[in-house]
Amino acid sequence: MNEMEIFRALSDSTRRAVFERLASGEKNATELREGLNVSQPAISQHLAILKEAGLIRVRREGRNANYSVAPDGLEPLFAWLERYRSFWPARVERLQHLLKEMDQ
Amino acid sequence: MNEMEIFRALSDSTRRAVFERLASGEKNATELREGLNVSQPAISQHLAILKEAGLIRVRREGRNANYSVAPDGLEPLFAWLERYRSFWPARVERLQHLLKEMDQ
DNA sequence: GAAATACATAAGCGCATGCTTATTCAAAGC
DNA sequence: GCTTTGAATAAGCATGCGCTTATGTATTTC
Repeated sequence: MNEMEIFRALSDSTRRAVFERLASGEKNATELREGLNVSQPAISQHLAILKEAGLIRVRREGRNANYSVAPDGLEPLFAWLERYRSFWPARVERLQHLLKEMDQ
Repeated sequence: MNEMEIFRALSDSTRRAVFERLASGEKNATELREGLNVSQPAISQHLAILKEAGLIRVRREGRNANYSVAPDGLEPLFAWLERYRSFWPARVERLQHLLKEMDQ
């Protein structure tokens, strides 16, 4: 189940840090490693998990692996959250209400 | 960090099932256990983790422990998600745009 | 084509995690 | 008061996870 993979993928702080870095644009594995105090294989493994969860994607270019945030990769997370809309924070609930009005 | 706790708490399918059950209203530990194929201590441990993550709360009544979804317990999740607004699914992005217009 | 570079995979290790059974504790029922 | 019930805690165990070093595999560079 993809839903579970997303939660697990994001439950690790190093992976969230990697994901955060990708938010500013495409980066290769070496660039993503900079600053993070982990080995090269560790980054490679984290990237594999994020990719498996559908959160990022790779574009291979020669010997480089360029990673980027997968479009709509967070979609399953929102799909899950929608099931608990009645427990959303007030400001989000206000948004939801607005949308319904707009759709009518 | 609470953010991490939420992701970890929700990364387990049994805990998500418990949370899902609570969405329909307050339930005690025994009721939450029904159907789920785990021991009583297991449920108790899962509930402790969900509570620690701020997702649920307890109301003790005699020897019963009545659990319910914590109001705004998902707030940290939304706070995290907001940092990646540019990667939100299109339908959510539309909502965000609406809110900004309203606030002005 | 040999060396260097970028990355992935393999193997192994320590620790966290989720589970169980056993026990404890408090409230209810008789 | 003793038993039963609801729930938490303790202890122990198997498995999962994140990390490391070592090795493999392309691609680039000279």
